[in-house]
Amino acid sequence: MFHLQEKQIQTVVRECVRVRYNVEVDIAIEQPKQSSFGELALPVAFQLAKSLKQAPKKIAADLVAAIGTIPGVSGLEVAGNGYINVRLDRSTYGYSLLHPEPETTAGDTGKTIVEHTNINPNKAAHIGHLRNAVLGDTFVRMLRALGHRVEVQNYIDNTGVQVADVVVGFHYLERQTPAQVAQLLQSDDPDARPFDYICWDLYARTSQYYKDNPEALKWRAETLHSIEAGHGELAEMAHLVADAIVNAHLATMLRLNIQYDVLPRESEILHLQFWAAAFALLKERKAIYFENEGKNSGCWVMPSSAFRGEGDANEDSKVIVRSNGTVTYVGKDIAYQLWKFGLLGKDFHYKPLIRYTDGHEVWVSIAEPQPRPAPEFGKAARVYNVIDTRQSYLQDVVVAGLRALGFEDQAQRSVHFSYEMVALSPRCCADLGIELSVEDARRPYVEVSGRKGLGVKADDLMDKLVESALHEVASRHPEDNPAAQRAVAVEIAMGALRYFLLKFTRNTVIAFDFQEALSFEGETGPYVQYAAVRAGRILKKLEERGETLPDFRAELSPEAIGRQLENEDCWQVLLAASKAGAALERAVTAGEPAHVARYAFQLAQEFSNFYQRFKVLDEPDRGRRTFLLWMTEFFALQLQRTLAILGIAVPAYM
RNA sequence: GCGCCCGUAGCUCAGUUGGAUAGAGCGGCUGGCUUCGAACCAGUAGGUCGGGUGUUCGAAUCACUCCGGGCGCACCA
Repeated sequence: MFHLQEKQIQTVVRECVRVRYNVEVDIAIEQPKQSSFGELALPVAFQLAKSLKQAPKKIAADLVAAIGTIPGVSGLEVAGNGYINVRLDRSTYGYSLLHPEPETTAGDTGKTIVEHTNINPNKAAHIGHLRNAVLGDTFVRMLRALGHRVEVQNYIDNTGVQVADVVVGFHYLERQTPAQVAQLLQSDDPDARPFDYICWDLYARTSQYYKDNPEALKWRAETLHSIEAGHGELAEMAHLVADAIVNAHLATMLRLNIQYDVLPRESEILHLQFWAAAFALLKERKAIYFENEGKNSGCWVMPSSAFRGEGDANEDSKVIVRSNGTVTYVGKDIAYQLWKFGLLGKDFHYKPLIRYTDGHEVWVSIAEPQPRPAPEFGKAARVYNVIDTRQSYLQDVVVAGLRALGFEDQAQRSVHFSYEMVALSPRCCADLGIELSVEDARRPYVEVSGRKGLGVKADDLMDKLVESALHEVASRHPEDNPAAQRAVAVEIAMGALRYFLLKFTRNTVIAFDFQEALSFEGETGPYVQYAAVRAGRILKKLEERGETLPDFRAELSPEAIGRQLENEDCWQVLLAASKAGAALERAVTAGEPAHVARYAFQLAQEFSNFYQRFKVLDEPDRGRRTFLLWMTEFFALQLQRTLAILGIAVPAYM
């Protein structure tokens, strides 16, 4: 495929430069501005111009003469003021696509852990959480497509302040017993408000209550204490709430086809003394010290020099253990990060939590040994933490912790896979009936706030998308049965949502807008799905006409392929489709799922154009028709592959 | 105050890590359905890449600076 051809050309040119000029240089390969310039462009002459003190144009000309011929390349030409443009031999290239060599899989480089989602289990998920999960899940799919071994973790903070606040709401504000809350969970009433929605409201109410009655904060302290001690009504309620919300989140994410391998929970980090082990290590290696003076007196702190860059005037150390002896979030996160690399000398116990319909099981951490043996979790070679950019500072501290402990390698392989937040556009707030302060109304966007209950719930958005898609499907295919219509609508809706969240690069703030998110036209998931569906339709229609797919390998000779590929439009579609692997590699290197999404869109565009131009099934020339059918099949395969990486389904029809 | 991110067409965004005449989608205007179904295609208008200085063969991209916007900088998570 394309990247193999690229590599071959790089090798030949690098060798030629080495022999001729005695210089080692990385050969950059670009896409020419215009397709008429050829398929690849080498700016190598520019790179060499300075050291050789020669005009780029001359170097390029000399190189072209020196290189001679490269397998699979029909011509090299000097263009502009020193580009070397490469034209591929279309016949050879096309033929190699029809007879692909088996992919060589890279050797096992160890396990990669990707941690994502990580929603506080105290309320329904919102669109910000969706961005996290979709980015994380897509990155996982990208890595797996390249043959990496990946473990997906979703960290559950089931003992934190946020859960405590909902418990406070149930216990003190609503006067509910654990039994009553449990009953709420078992309600069979389909019209009942979902539990995670109830908690969403209650959390906002409790937060407001604190604001109006600051003395109520003692309830929170009391609840946290009870949770930590592990017994009493409040602790019972906390587990009830957290477990139920975790289930709700898993269900929400499953709608988007997002699955996990293991859910490490904060409760086990506490009970299994993970922190104690990490604390001992940090003290022993002098990564933290006991502060005797100043505002942090009585705390164990990490010196600012460990995680601040030079030139950062902020001298504040980071508190790891509070003066009352309790550990901060960062401390626990250091312990967790150590465990991920197998550096803690401790492990969780595990039990299976749920089994997805495809048979895959999610495991959850638990304090006591279990009868059923679990797969091996943790002990990774690389770790990606998918967390929004607002937590960069804390992530830096965690990595600094590893480094201070002497785990330099692991520190380098701890990647904060950061992304910008999803905010609400002013118009979106208006749609939701949210009143903004004069100050907020002037802003380009407004931050989502769980505390204020300000946000778009993930399930609401998905429901809206499904309804909208269903409306379209029903109007286009009124004859089909409702269940099938809905199944297609769901696939379209989820495709639209995933694409919408992926098309922005990671450090772009998404100002969420219903009109854009609900669009099924233009650069959207459904557009891409539509192209895949149309390709499939052609092949299916062929069968309906009583024909079978030709044996392409038997019928298409290199000469025949070369002849057909003289057509520029055909060549461009085939070329674009053959770049799926190259696009994926580039996207993984850049750590940018958006690149895969954009590639899928470009490919779909190429095909839509092709579809309009060539009536494949009506093509009278037999040889040409066979060729067009092959192109259709090849395109369909590559797009399916790419959509699978994006987690987007190809519907049966549209 | 310090640190990080952003500023590209009316709007929302890309821009392969410094390369050729800066690209998409939406919106605007023109055309195209006799079912491989138009959730589509073709065409068109629209740009001082926030401003300035510099680095070099070459800058939207790098450096410095100014302007404008966002987010961090807790004994909260």
